[in-house]
Amino acid sequence: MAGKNIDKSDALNDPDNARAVTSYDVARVAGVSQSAVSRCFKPGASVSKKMRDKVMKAANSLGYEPNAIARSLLTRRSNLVAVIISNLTNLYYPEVLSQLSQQFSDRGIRVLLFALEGEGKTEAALQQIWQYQVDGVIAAVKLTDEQLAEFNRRNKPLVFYNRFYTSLAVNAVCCDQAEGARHLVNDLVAAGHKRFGIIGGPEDSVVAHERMAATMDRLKELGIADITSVSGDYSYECGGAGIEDIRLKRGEIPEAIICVNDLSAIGAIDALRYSHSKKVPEDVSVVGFDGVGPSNWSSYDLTTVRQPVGRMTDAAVTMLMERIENPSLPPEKRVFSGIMIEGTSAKISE
Amino acid sequence: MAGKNIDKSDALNDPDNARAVTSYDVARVAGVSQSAVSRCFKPGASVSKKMRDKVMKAANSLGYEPNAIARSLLTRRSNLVAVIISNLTNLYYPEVLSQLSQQFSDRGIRVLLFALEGEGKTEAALQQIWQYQVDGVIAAVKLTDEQLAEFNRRNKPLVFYNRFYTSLAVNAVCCDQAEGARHLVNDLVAAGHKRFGIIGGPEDSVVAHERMAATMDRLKELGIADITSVSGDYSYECGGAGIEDIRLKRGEIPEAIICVNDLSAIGAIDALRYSHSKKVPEDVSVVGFDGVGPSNWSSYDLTTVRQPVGRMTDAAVTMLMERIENPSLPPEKRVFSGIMIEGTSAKISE
DNA sequence: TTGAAAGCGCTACCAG
DNA sequence: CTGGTAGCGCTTTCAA
Repeated sequence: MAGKNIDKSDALNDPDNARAVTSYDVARVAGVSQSAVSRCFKPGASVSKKMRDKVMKAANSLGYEPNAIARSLLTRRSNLVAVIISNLTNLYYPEVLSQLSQQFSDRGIRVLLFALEGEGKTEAALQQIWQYQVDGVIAAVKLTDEQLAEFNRRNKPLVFYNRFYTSLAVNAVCCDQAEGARHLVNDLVAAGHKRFGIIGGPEDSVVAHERMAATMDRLKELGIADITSVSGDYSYECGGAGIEDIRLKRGEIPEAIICVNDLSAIGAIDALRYSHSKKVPEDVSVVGFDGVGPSNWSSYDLTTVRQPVGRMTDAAVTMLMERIENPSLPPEKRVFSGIMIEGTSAKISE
Repeated sequence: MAGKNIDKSDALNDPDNARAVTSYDVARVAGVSQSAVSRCFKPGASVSKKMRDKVMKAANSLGYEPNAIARSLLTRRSNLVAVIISNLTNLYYPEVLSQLSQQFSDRGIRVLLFALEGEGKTEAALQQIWQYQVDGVIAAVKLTDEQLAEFNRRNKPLVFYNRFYTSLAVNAVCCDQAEGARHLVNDLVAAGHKRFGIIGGPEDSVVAHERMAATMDRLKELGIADITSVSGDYSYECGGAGIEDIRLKRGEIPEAIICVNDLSAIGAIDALRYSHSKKVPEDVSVVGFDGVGPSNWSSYDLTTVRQPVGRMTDAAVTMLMERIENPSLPPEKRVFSGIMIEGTSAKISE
């Protein structure tokens, strides 16, 4: 048996099976040293033009691409970052992910995606992350103190996306949830609304809590006491369910509904129109939060607060890259204001 | 002030900072050889219980995780696959990506994401892919013959998602676009519709072409000649623009509009209702394609063909994994039928 | 069952 | 500017 490569059971008719071309192969063909080949692929190395031409010719003829895996073993830089995101079906996150991916790609960084079903699977994702030697992590999920400590122990740069830990020194990029919520409340109250319903978000979402709390606080500040709040989960369905819950709780539907995100606001509008025969905004004003694509579809034209996703992802990417270049940079939080979108789903004072 | 590191509490006495713990560190602490440590982390290796306990204890105390990068250098298996997707903001792809990610994750495989803006950036993505030694690739974008040849040369398993190359022997998982389109046309014609408008998709989308072609063919087979088709780009906006184009082309709006995807169908419905004062489906029937989330929102309740995304991604993942285990498996195509969703956006014969 | 030793493909540091 | 030489952290023979 030609002992050399029995590794792959079916390599039978494929002797040079899958063995990728290495810098040695290129060196041999080009008649130079292997280190010379390596240098030619390192930007800004000192190589003579003649050498470079020879090597590149050989490399192209062989279809050589440097093995990034092997490289990262020495350089301690994998040029890989992990992005942890909790639910991609959320309408909001695809845009975030798309932008992150693009911006990392522009900087020559690859994205290892961890799309978690629930925030429960975070621990497993983190274990993978440690094993894959990523240079840094963007987390759009909550982490436990222990998990956070692990990041510090391992000295692994981390930037939170829309997870704000008031009490902790971590890097984060957020949209100012409270400010946006206050703005929405101001407008609604200025329009003369007095009776409010609020549809909340998932128990484990910090963002949902912030929006909810700020909404409540501001309403109270403005002297509004008639508030019915129910829970939700960010989904379209929970919007309709929320309306029903509110109606059951108080026996009628209040004149203003605040939802902690656009998707549930859209669900609420549809339920009001199609299940409760209410007109929006004539009978009921509805506002959302996020500014996702469907929020400005003609059927909804939602009054909402848009998160400046592009600027936020840009900030997150920049911040992470800075931390990767220089791990001793002190933690920083960047908070962006939302952009008030005056749609027609809510009455406004004229 | 101890200027250096206020950030990392424990990096203080750690000048060579961030050097991860290796199997050698574990070996030293456990008082065993490095190879023993390696074996303990290899499932199904022959290690005595005593040894395993010792090693695991040391590993845990040090927070050791094997370096997957180093491992893959020897094993020639990175447990990394690349997923190339063209536009994530498409409503349809987030679901696909989410499922793929989950299913790969369940099999212990990590996903390297390439979210392309346009299909133009494919070449750059491929170069990265070669460098990162992924075990396989799922492509939801079109590849040139040359790029395809490159996959063969490199012996890199590839599965297309919804890109069907009739003439080529490649692995692919698709939804039967033509069948779905014919089904929709049948229903529309059975309901008595005679005048049709069609809003197409992006020039470079094979799927859009297939749907369009099948729609046209079937209409003609059924003796319908009154067809106005315009171009689109899968977006919400192009739905409205398409309606306007059709109106301009023929001077009126036909009684049935077929859109090559849900999003443009939704845009068309909104335009019909809010810009043209038409009732859907009373005045105009509209159908879409995909079965994305918003298609069953009460405002639209679209008649459409849903792609069985879960089954398709499952098939794609399985197919890719099989090819990775055994690269000599012959190419295979799996074509799934779409599921007809009878919404209320189109009149149907009773 | 265990340990020693030989690399995987590359970069980085030397001499020349 | 170029070529040799040492590893990065791991898996995998091969002997013991």
